[in-house]
Amino acid sequence: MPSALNDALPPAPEDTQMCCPPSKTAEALPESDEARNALVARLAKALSHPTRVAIVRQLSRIDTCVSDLVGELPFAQSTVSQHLKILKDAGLIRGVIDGPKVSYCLEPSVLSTLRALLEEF
Amino acid sequence: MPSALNDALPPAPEDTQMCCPPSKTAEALPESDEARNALVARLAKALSHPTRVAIVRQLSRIDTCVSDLVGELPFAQSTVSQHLKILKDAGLIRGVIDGPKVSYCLEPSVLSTLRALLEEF
DNA sequence: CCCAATAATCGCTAATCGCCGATAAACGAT
DNA sequence: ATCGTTTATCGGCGATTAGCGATTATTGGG
Repeated sequence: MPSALNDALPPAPEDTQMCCPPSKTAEALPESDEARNALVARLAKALSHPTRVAIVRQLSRIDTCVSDLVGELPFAQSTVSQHLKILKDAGLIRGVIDGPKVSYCLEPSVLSTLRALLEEF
Repeated sequence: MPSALNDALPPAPEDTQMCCPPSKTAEALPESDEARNALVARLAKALSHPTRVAIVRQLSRIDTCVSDLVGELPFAQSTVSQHLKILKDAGLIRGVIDGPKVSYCLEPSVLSTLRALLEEF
């Protein structure tokens, strides 16, 4: 299957505009173990499908709109949109309207939160 | 009849409570992005349920047998055993026969693998 | 205004998940 | 050998997930 998504080259900067204001650096972790467990589970669930991991990887290289993702993934537009919604609901990514398109980008602080939580094990 | 625990049974564990021989340090990461995505998804899926995260957290503190986990979790023994099987199949934990019980412990190298993969984003 | 393009949502089906009780298998001790 | 204890697996159930096509906003341009 032609998942050219994974073969994409690094940034290739262009004149692309940043979709995301830098946002606050790190969010406070929950206090209780139960809340931390629930947060780990929520984020891990969002990353529990290879297509969503591929999307996150792509967005870690460059902000991308839905139609471009559809062109690089072997799934229908509605399916890709659903995966994006799951990632967005989990807080891992953010979408910014850019003309008729929607540009998606990572939410790096949330990924950092997940990494910090995994450091506890 | 195939006791799946037999393949995790080293020669003579003796009377120590350490369930795990050191095991190899770090496994080689897959080459392709697709394989790495699949690995992230597989490990994240294992961690996508709060009960399984709670089990991992507990095992990060001390090796624990199933009956003790059942005593600390609000689920039936069969359910806890299922969660343990999922974690074991993902490679995150290991079970070692310890008398009539089975002592479970973390597989730290696999957790390190997951952390390393998340560093790519 | 209408049109083309883009993206989100709806409705459906097949597959998987999470839970349980019941049962089977493995082990130590009597 | 026969217990009692511990753990794994089986079967079934409701709920959830992942995929799709079709439909519905929404945007920008002619």
